[in-house]
Amino acid sequence: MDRVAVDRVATIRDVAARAGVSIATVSRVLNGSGNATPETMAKVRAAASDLSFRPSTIGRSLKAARTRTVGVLVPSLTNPVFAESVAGIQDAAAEAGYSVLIASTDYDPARESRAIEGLLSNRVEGLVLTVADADRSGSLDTLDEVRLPYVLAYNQPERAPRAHVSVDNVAASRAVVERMAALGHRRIGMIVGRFRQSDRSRRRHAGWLAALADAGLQPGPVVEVDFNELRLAHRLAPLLEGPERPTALFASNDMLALATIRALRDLGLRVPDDVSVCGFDGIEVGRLMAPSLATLVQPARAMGATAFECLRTGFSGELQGRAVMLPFTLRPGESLGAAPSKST
Amino acid sequence: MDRVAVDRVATIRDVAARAGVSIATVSRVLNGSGNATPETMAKVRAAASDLSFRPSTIGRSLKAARTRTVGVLVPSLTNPVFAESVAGIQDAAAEAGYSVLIASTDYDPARESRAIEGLLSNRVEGLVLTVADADRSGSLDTLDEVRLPYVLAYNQPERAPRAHVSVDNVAASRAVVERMAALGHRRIGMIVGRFRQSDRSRRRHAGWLAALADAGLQPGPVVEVDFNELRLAHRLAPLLEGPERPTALFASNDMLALATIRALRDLGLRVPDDVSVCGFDGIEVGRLMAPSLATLVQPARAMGATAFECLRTGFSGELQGRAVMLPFTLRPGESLGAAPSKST
DNA sequence: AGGCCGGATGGAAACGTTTCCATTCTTCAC
DNA sequence: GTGAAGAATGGAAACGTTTCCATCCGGCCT
Repeated sequence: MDRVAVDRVATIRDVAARAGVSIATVSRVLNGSGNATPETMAKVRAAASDLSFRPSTIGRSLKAARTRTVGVLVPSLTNPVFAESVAGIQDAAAEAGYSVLIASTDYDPARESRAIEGLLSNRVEGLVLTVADADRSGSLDTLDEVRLPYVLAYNQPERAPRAHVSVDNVAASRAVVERMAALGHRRIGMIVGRFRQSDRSRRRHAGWLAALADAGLQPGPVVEVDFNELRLAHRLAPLLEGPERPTALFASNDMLALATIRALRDLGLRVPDDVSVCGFDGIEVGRLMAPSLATLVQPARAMGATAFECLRTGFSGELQGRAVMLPFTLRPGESLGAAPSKST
Repeated sequence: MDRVAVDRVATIRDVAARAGVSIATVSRVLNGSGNATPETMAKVRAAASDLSFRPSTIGRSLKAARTRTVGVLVPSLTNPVFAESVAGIQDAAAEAGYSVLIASTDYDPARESRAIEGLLSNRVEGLVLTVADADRSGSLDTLDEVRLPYVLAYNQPERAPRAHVSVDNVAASRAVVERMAALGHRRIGMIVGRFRQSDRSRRRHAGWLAALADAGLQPGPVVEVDFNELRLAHRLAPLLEGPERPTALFASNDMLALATIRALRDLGLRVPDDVSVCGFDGIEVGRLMAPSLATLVQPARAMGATAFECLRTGFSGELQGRAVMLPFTLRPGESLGAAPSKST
């Protein structure tokens, strides 16, 4: 950043000098703490406004040991589901007078811990974050060590008692599978993001398995893919050959669902006539495409806002491990139709 | 945020005490400035690590009058094109050891100025931002007044000499129209975001007009819509009636293009057989949908990264008003095809 | 041997706030 | 008229760093 001769920003001392009072008085007037003569108040306010004085939060933070800043850590900003939850956090934070320091990791553990270090150095008061695996995460261990409040978003730890806001991924997955079964599908496959990189993937897969069992169905094929792998045709081709191919595919998130639909089309299959597809997340663009994407909707914006609110109201300090489950809904869409009648 | 009894974080004084040296020495060792005996260095490092000491950036900032923080202001995080540029900024910033403070405005001027105030109070060293209208913006005036370096992203001011990184919107628009004309389209309409809310809209519209004139074509209908208006059928219906309806529609951004395609389908028209559609931005999901979206691709990630780099290397201080134009490309897609032969 | 140089280290100031405490002044009750 | 209460205000410390300056020391040159 350039260090050109910028006229130094006004400090509280400048205001005090101009108003002819002490800095203590300026502080009191501007913060509305303590009393002051109407004339004094007027003088101070005038001086502050003349100099367009903006109290330095860094001076303030140093004294008060409170930064009014939260950190946000997401795997990726380009996945709409994260972008939207960040938007939710941002809204809630702005509302509450908090600033938001952001970092993204690109699913890279090294970047993740560097980012955490940075946020820690910046003395954020708390963190809203989404990690790969909430049950074993070096970053979360670090946060536990330093006792910094945090709330997970999307993550749903299985064992570790960590505060989080999410949907019930297992139940949500079941809802999808039940819907598919109700539509006559008997061979239901799943496209999942790498299990190692996502506890969500695992839970959603578990729900899929459980619902299939309940319905008396054999699990269809499972394809595990990388999160930024968007060309899936060659991965899907093998399992779509022959008469026994699945009639429905459940993708563990919407980006994968879109990629899946794309791949199916590339392979000459029609959606939903030949194969139905349902996603998970409820990203907005899903409504716009053709066929529109059937998906399990998580309230992403509310997820972010709620997570921030939890942080702010401090539940994560004493109430370690509390969880908030948000409601999900199944959004119908053209990509999910009845099973082809010819197949059995 | 809760104020539970968190064991106070270690300060440089704690480290100094544990290492049996002065705080000056600790600072020097940890920053690699000044000399020190190997033993001293070892002692200090050990103490720092034992206490997991993380220097407070706020103490540091106060002293150094440098925060190593940049602010980012975007209209919306949920528009992928902004999310991606933020990702670019974030990457470049992390690389350079900068933190990123984020704010979004939802196209609301009041929120915008509040956000700017907040960033100013946080003493960001500079700002990367996208505003509604770069030629008249209260927020930018404020920044000019306080002489805070900033670089606009996406904005392309027409008169005001403000530093910015963008594509040549007019030329880009022309490229789209020329392509449409080459495909035989003669009646080309445009769907634009509110002119008041976007200088991009205006420039792209201008390019469209100019290219049509050059091609000897009459301008088709123009529909101005709100940015978060995603149900467009009722807006588009009027201009699609009769034999004189446009055979191609150019949307001033990809979200609008998707909404347009959706609306056309809802109105019973096929894309591209009846009407072709081309967007502007190059968002990633466009490749995944069916039909895949033809669009004018801006290098969003590079836009963000470049803007940050400009800021960092300080060009915006002395070189007020410098502009960087990034290259654009036309990404073909199934949504843009040849004009229907029956129409003339 | 004495003076000097330079390396290692510590003391203290400064950055911009908030806030405790002390001081001055007004006002009111007796 | 005196004392006390309370309002208005200022002085100064504290927060966690960095960095200037001073001090101390050993060793080298002459």
